[in-house]
Amino acid sequence: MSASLRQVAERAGVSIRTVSNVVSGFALVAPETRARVQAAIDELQYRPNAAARHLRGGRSGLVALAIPEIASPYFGELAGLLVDEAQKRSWMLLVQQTGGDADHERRLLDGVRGQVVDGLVLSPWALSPQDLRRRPDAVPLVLLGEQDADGLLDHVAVDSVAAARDATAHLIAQGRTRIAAIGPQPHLENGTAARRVEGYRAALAEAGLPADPRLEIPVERLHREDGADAMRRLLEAGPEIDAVFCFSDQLALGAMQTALRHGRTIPGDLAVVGFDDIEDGRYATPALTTISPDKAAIAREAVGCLADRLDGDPAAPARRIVIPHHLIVRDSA
Amino acid sequence: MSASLRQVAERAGVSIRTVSNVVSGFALVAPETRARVQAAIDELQYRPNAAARHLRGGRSGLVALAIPEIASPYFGELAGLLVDEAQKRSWMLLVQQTGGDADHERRLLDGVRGQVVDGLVLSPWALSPQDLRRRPDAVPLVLLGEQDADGLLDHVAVDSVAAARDATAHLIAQGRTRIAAIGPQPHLENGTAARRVEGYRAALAEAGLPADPRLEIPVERLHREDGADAMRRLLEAGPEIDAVFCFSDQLALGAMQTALRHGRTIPGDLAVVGFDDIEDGRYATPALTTISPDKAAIAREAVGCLADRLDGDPAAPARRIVIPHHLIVRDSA
DNA sequence: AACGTGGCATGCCACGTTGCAATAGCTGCC
DNA sequence: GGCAGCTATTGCAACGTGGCATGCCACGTT
Repeated sequence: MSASLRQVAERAGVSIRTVSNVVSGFALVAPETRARVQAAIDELQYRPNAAARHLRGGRSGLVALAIPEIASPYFGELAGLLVDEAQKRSWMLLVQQTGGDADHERRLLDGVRGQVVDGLVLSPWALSPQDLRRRPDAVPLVLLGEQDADGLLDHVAVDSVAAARDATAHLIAQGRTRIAAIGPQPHLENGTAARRVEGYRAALAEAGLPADPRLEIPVERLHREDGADAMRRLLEAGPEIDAVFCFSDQLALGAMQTALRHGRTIPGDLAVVGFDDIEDGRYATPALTTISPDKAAIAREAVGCLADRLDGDPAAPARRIVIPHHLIVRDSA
Repeated sequence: MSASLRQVAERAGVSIRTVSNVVSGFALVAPETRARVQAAIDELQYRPNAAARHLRGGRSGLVALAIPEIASPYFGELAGLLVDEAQKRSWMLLVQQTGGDADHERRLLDGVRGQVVDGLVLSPWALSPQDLRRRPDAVPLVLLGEQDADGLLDHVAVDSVAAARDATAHLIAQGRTRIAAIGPQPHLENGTAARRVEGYRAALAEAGLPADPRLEIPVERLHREDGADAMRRLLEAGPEIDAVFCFSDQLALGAMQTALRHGRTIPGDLAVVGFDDIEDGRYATPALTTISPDKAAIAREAVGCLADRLDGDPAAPARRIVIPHHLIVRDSA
């Protein structure tokens, strides 16, 4: 067991309170006393006890990140940025995986086990807007992704409609006319996929291209495997295509592999655009053209939101923070 | 603020202690009392206070994972498995990034800030064996990767010498004779890269092939970028090669992109084998042949080690756990 | 009737910290 | 000389929980 304030106090011949004052940097401590206390602290290798501070002060110094899965490159990259951003504010990051399970997400909303954390960054997957709204007052919460909870919960996200429109418009500008979309998720309440469909259709409409439902390929999840599978279905079903917009880079990478194996050339026969700008895409062959959300900004704003609620007004009106994005043109389209 | 034992006790008309007994599942509580207490718990939505339990019991229910960077696919996949494994034992996982910085790693060794965690899983990068040995008694620690701290600290790792030999031997079996190695890190104390060099050379020697120092390409880090850069140097320096063994899949993916851009075909002109079996490699084009460490086993054993020290003998002799690996042959070699 | 036993419930304390209020010592000023 | 005003230090209480010891009661045994 590590040394406590009491032991340091005995060693330095002062009261516990004075040691506490030295540790917390309180000004009214005589330089000579401070030095003596500091010496005792160093000798005993005193370190403040986090549990006691947490109990006394109500702050644990922990923030939870709840995402479907950390192994996903997009979430991995985001988690890295969040860890750094949290560290800037002397927080540590706890990772929770929901596996995209609604019950699991609901439980997290109700409060990470025993209020261990000071705040929660949640990337919901399966939760409905009602679920999000019906929430007991617990720790501050920030949602990642666009959610239909405006006015009630803070959230941080790119404008998916605009981003999807940009991606599709780029394909159109390259002269593509038979553009598929891989990634709709009609089985989920989560609105992100729906918004990307909306942007995709809007771009087609703006260019006067017809919307063909056979070109909208739904997926169960957003893994490479799902992208590969979707491309297989698309190629086997037979509608002619010359481009595909995938709702995530992982879907795009899976789709590209399948297309290449089926003998299509990229971008010759088929142009591909992804979404997320994960590092994989940058080093894929061909390198993946993609929508790049400003992930550092997402991390910064999400942590900033929590900080504002913790240090500022916890009941301030909910904010909807829109993160900039831009199209990165590489080899695939 | 959430309800406390005291409030539940008042509500149920019993003592705090009795509520505590109900919560902790202590047997000697009359069924009728238990029911009344349970009702009060439900009404008040009582949840045990983690801070108080931590202070009282000395256990936080948290385990830290300290790795160079979570955004790295290998560590991302591993972190996901560790989160799950920790959850099985009702632990939550805290992620710390060292950025491969020796000072940062040292500080973590000295104890994650204020003993917030019950255990630490550390994947050292820059620490020397001396650093690892000189460590005050703190929370239980498990090292990932082969470290020269045998007998003093638990560690969990694949047999890198054997794995590198397997990879190289596979290339030789394919008829390759000019086999480069991308990944040595002579500037680091960390012994993993050195062991992979050793296995690589051993396989060459066993096949009677000469070891050519010009074919061993050192890298600063293990990113795709470093692999791409290494391949560039290799191709520009001119030694003839027909295969390359990369010490990580990320290096391999970067190297493959560069080789393809330089007009080499894979596996025709150049066979490539990686190490780690990250999902990227599976969906790369060509799909990457690689050494696959049993990551689930790493996670299981690492968490198991911590559990054994926490629930068993903290002073038991250090264990060296060797994780199985196998070669997965795909398209690249 | 006294005693022992076992089931059930309770009170006290300590874990290490910090907010609050109070105290002790000192200086300077009328 | 006394008092205000300041600096430096201290004691007490409380955060919510669980270990320990003990109290209380009913019932069965001697």
